[in-house]
Amino acid sequence: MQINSDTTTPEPARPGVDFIRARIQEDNASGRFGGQIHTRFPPEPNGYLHLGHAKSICLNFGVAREFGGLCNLRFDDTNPTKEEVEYVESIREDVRWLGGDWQDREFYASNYFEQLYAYAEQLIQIGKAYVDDLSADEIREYRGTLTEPGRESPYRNRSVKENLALFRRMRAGEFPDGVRVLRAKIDMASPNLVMRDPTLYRIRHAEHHRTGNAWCIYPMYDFTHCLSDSLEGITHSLCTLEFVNNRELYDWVLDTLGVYHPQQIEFARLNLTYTVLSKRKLIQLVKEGHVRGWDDPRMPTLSGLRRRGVPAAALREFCARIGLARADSIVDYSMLEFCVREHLNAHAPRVMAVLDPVKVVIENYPEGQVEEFQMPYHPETPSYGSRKVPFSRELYIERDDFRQDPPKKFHRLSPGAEVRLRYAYFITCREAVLDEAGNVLELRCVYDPQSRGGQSPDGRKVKGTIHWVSAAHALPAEVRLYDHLFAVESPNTAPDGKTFLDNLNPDSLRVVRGMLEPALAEGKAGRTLQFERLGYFCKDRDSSPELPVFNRTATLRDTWAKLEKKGT
RNA sequence: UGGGCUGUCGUUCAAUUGGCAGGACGGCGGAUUCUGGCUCCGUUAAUCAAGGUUCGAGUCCUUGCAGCCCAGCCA
Repeated sequence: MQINSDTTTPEPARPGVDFIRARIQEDNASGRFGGQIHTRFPPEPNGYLHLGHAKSICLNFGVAREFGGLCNLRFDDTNPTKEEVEYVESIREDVRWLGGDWQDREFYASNYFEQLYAYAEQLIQIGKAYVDDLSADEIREYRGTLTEPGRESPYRNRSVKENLALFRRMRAGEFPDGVRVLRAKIDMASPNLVMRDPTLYRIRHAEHHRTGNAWCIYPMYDFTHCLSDSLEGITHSLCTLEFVNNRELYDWVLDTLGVYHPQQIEFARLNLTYTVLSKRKLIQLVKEGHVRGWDDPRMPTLSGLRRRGVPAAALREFCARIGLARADSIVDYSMLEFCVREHLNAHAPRVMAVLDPVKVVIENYPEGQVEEFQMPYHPETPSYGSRKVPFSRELYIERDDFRQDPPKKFHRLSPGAEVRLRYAYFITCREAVLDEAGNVLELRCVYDPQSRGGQSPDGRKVKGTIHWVSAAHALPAEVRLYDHLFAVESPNTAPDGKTFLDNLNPDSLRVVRGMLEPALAEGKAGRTLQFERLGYFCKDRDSSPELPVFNRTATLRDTWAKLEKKGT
C-alpha cells in the first residue's frame, strides 16, 4: 500500500473574520505594533494537550501565519510540584503533529527566572511590592469576600530596605515553604479580587524539571505570564475567558514596571458534548485507571485522537469550523465527527473486513478454486492504486447483512434474495443453516458466473452490495470499537452525591475478533483506512505479527440503522 | 450580595456597524450510487424579556431576567 501519509495542510481560508482577527487587523491598520504580529502558545507542562488546546494552537499559530508573523511555543513552567518532562515532550510532539511550527523559538518561563527576579526587586524598590509574613489562611481571611473589601496586611508597610532584605533571604533559602510571600501592593478594596495585593512569589523547596534546585522561590502566573509575553515581544496574548479578571493585573504589572506591553485578548474555551476537557478531570481518568493512559483512543487528548486515527487535518478543520467568540458554548460532538469523516472520506484507502463473521458457502463454485479480483483503494481517486483480493468457495460476510425474516426495505441477504459481493459476483441465498436456537451457522448460496467483477450480466439490478472476505485467506484481527467515553451529553453535570465519573459510558470500548482481507497484513500503524460499509479504522501500536489490532476511528453514517430504528 | 464577561435556529458562527436575519453541523424529505458511504437537491428552525428612540432596531437607550468567571502561596 504505497500511499502518502497525511501531510500538513493549512486550514482553508474562511470568509468573515472572527473578533480577534478583526482587532488584529485594526491594530495593523493603526500601526499599533508596527504592523508586526507575534503570538505564543503557552501550555503548562502538567498534563497532555487536548481538544481545547487544539483550538488555541490553531488560533495562535494560524493568526501568526495569516498575518505574516510568528508564534512561539512557551512552556509556562512556574509550578515545579505539578510539572514534568514527560509532559513537555508530549506537548512538543502534539503541537508539531497539529502543524504548529515554532522553529527555534521554544521558550520556557523558567528561562526567565533571573530576569523575573530582577523585576520583582524593581517592584520592591519603587514601593509596589512587599514581603508578607501572613500565612496562607490569614491572607485568605484578609482578602475579604466578593462583597466586602479586604484588610491590609500588618506587614504591608515595611520599608523598601526590609522588603529587599527579606526577599533576598527568601531566595537564599532561609525560610521554609509557606512562611512568607512576595505580594504586589495594589488595592485591598478593589472590587476585582485579583487586584487585592496578589501574591507574586511563593517559597517552594522543590526540584524543578529544568532549573533543578537553583531556585526555592517561584513566581506566580500573573507575574510571569505578562512579563514573559513582554520579554518575547508578543503583540497579542490570546487566552481563555477565565483570565478576563486577570487582565487588569496583567496590565498593572507591565505598566508599573514600564516595560513593553502586549495586548491580552480573551476568547471562550472549547466545550464538547459527551466530553470532559478539564485537565484536572483528564488527569483523574488516567491516574485512577478509568482509561488506559493519556493516549487511550477514547480520550479527547491529541495523543488519544491521534492513536484513534483522527488525522491532524481533520482537527484543524474542526477548529476552523467551530468559530471563535466570547460566549460560552458547547459544540456538538457531531461537528467533530463530521470533520473526521469529511477528511477520511477523501483520503482513506478502502479495504474490506468483516467484524462479525458468518460463513457463506457458494455451492456452485468449484471447490479448491481461487480467483483474485483487482480492487481500487479509492474508487474516486485512481492514483491510490489497487490490490488483489482472493475469492473462493467459502467466504465470511457480516452477520448483520443477513436476515432470516427481512424487514421491509432490507436490501441485503435473506433466503431467496440476491445481492452483489463487492467487486466479485452476484449471489443468491438458498438457505440458512440454523442451530436449535435459531442462530445462523452457515449460509448456502449460489453465484452467477456471468456477474464476474460485480457487473450485472443482463442489466438486472440487485438491491444491495455487501462486503466479504475469503474464509481461507482471512486474517484474524482484534478490533476495538469505541463509543463516547461518557454516556451523557453533559458529563460535567452530575446529580447530588455523584461525580462526572458516574457518567462514564460502560460500553465505551467493545473488543471483537474480526476477519480482514489479506492485504492488511503488511500495513503499518498510523494510516487510517476505511473498512468498506463499516467505518474508519487505524492499526494500533498494540499489534503483533500474530494478531493485528485495529481501532475504530469513526463509523460511517448509517442511514439504514436509523431507518430500522425508526421502524421498531 | 461586589466586580467582570456573555445572551441570535436543536448546536455553532455570521449579519456590510441602524436597512430583506445568513452559513455550517444536526434533523426531516428526495435524487443518485457496485459502500444504505460519498455527492446533489429541497426543507426545518432563532434575535433572553419588557419598554423607548427611529421611516426602519439583532444592532442605539432604559429597566429587568438568565448563564459563566473571580475569595490558590494553581494556571
